[in-house]
Amino acid sequence: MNAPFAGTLSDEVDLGDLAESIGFLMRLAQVRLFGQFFEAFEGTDVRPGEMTVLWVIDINPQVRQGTLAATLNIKPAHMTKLVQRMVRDGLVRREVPASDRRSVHLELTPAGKAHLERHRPAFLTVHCAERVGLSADEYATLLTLIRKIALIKEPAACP
Amino acid sequence: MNAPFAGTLSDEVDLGDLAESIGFLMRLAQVRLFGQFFEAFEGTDVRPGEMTVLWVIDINPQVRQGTLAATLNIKPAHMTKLVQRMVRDGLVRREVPASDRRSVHLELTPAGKAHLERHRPAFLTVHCAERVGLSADEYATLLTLIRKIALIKEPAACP
DNA sequence: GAAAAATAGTTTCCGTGTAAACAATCTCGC
DNA sequence: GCGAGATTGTTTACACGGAAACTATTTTTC
Repeated sequence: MNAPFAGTLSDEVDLGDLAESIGFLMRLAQVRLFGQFFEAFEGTDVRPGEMTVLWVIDINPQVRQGTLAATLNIKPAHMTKLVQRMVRDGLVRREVPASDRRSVHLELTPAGKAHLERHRPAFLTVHCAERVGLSADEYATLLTLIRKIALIKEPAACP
Repeated sequence: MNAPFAGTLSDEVDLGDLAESIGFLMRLAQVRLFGQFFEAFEGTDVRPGEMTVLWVIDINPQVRQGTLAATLNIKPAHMTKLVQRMVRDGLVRREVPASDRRSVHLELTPAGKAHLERHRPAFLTVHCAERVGLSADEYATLLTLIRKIALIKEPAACP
């Protein structure tokens, strides 16, 4: 399957201050976590974005589509496609409330709930501490710090 | 410019254990850092991937294109396009060595060096501690932890 | 030394995500 | 009421990045 592969590149490359750049390291780390995700869910049709959407709809039934998009930092245009596919696959039900016929409320179908439950354990353990190469303490610290960057509102400027 | 905007979504959404998921938080954090980057370089044609490539070629003249791709975790197909554009823009020079006419070595043109120098200060300060909302200590810790995830080789499995 | 295998890059095609323009609905001032 | 403007979601047209197939070269094997 993965016969020759490019592991034979023994050329050394100096990254300089790039190895101090949060932006660069964050991209690399994310590429790696994505790789682990797809490796863990190989063979299934589970995608990271879809799982998070199902997850949040499950906890917040009747959530509005736009609210969901804003919360997960998914653009509305993309959310439309995500939801269309999940509706087509029978995982999600759309409902237009009479109170505001512009909006769309979302909820899981029984199949959607089943899908979520089936993959929940794997979803929670894909990125455990061992797998990313950190100790339990380091993992907890990292979680706290990244959460600050990910969830806090408005930052300052630098001179 | 940013007239109405969607800041009026006062609906609360519960993320549940998603707020404990490194994969999810990492994606959110990266989206935010990207946003800061494009905000800082608004009006210019500077792109994150391009800057890192120029940066590394500058430190490692004559680096092979494939080695560069492997180091930066950019797929060869994409690296081809990146390099083609940078060559078209006069920032990079390609050179096929006689010793191995399959490979391509890269180096910066004077214009490429100038471009890099012009944007280097901004590139280094886009993601400073203040701007991501962390203290200097937190920032240093985060850097160390992310570097482990980003640069270490092979991880273990989880039960 | 010619055939077979490996390696380096490129091209083609596709999936994901975005911005911009659009359609539908609601709200508010009069 | 009713018309201007705001809000919600969709459509369209495009940029970014990747997988697979392809070309050109080098290395290996006999």
